[in-house]
This record gives sequence, C-alpha cells and structure tokens, in this order.
Amino acid sequence: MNISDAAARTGIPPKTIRYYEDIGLIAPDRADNGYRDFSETAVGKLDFLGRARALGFSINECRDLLALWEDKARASADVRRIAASHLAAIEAKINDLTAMRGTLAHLIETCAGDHRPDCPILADLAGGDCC
Amino acid sequence: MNISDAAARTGIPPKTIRYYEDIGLIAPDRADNGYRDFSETAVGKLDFLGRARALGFSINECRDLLALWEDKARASADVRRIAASHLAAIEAKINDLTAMRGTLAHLIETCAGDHRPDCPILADLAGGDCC
DNA sequence: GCTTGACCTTCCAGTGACTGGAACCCCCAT
DNA sequence: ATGGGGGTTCCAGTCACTGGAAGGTCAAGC
Repeated sequence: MNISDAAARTGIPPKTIRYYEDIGLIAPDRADNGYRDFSETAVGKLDFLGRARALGFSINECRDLLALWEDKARASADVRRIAASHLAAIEAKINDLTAMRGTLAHLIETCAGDHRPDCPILADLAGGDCC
Repeated sequence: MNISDAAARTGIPPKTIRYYEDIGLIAPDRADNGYRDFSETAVGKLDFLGRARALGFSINECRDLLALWEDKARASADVRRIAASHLAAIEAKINDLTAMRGTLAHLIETCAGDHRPDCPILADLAGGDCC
C-alpha cells in the first residue's frame, strides 16, 4: 500500500507519516522503486499512533506505548503509569485553562464593547489589581 | 534599570525580554554602554505582556492588545473582540481536553496496572472499538 | 592597577510536532 | 512520448521561547 492509501486509511497526512518515519516511530517497507510500502501491520501501528495522539500523548509517550504494545511480556502497570501521568498533565492544563476562562469571561462581561475607549480588559492587563 | 531588574520586577526572564524586543513587541532605551535601559513605562509594558500571556493570549494578540492600549482613541469593541475570540479558543481547548480526560480516566480505571500484560488501554489504542 | 566575578551584549541552535514548498523521480493512460 | 498524478528527499518555517558560546562592561576587593 502506498503512502496516500495508508494516509486515507488512518486519517494521518502523508507528511506526518513521513515525519513519523523520520523520527523512528515507524519503519515501513520499501518497494523496489523506493516507494514506502505499508503492510496491514504498519497501518495498524499508524492507527495506534493516531489514537494515542488524539488522546494527547506526546510523541515520546507514543514511542513508549508502541514499544509496550509490541512487547507481549509487558506489565500493564507500565502502561497505566504513562497514562496516569498524562492524565495528570491534562488535568493541570484543564485547571489552567479554566482559570483563564473565568478571568476572561468576567472581563468580557464587564466590557461595554462599543466605540468608547474605556475598557476593563485593558485596565486589568495594565494594572492587574482591578475588581 | 538593567534587564535583570526589569526581569525581577515583571517576572519575565531576561531571555524572553530580549526576545520580545527582537520581534518588535517592545523597544527599550539603550544606555551609552549598549545595555538596555528600562523606564517605568517600559516595565509597565512588560507587565502588561506578562499578564496578557498569562491569560493565554498569543504573541500576536498581545501585539494587538498593546497597540490598542497605547491608542487612547481605541474602541473597546476591538479589545472585546480579541478577548472573545481568545475565550472561544480556550473553551474549545477545554472541551478537547475534557473529552481526553474522560476517555483516559475510564481506561485507567479499567486497567489492572499489575505485572500482567493484559491492558485495556493498549487494547483501546490498538482497536478503538473497545468497551 | 589588576583581577575576579557578575552582569551585559549578540548570534546560533534546538525544542515539539508538524507543515509548506522546491526539485526531482516514477508509473500509467492516452 | 507526453501529461498528470503519484512518489521521493531536503530545507525552511511555524510558536514562544530557551540554552549556550563568545565577547564587552562594571563594581568591588587586593
């Protein structure tokens, strides 16, 4: 299977697939003409990567998860540890963003948003000690 | 004021301050010896930038906000528009992350996390059609 | 006056995870 | 044989810094 078919099957753009090979995440076969040749196994790996990336795992976490997936003697504790630490990072990010959202929503509410220059948003950014 | 004092006052690292000058966000004075010389006004701008960045505004949004801040004839609607679109982006990101958190938390819950290889997390990443 | 160490300067390179583009090769249908 | 739509590599750019090297400057202590 050529790269564009693998891309269509997995939803991962060809450019990204090449990048994944570049950084050693995958190593698809090569046809005689130099084209990458994706086996079902290779497509499966790409699918795995796509789903792991969609869950927000970093490339390096994906690398580790992929290795564990391949390792039939893995301990599920290792997988769980990676996932748990990623979950913690996600929760931290959600907390940050939620705080930002709170502040921003409040500021936007109190801003008239008309032609006049008075703006509590700028006032807050300028002073910080507002409200 | 030298750069490290400005950094201490604003909480923005010297490296970042230099970077902000590089990309034209700020333009501090220069002393005769070539050192940057930060006025109170310049420190005020840095403070503004620090708070805007802490609210997650991009550098370009900061640039626009800074320009509006300087423009005494601005319309608050312009500020509000920037903030509102940023808020929408934050909310979208929160939604994404919340979905990830849900999936991850569920997977982690169902994973034994022991020495055995069986792992619903990997199963989900591999198949996606689990549960 | 000299040294030392802390500060400042510039410039270059690397991060993460792609993405765009140029230049070129290959295959198939007409 | 030619045209178009694949494929290939490599280089550069994104965003917002961050680290490090090489060198200039300043204030304090001997």
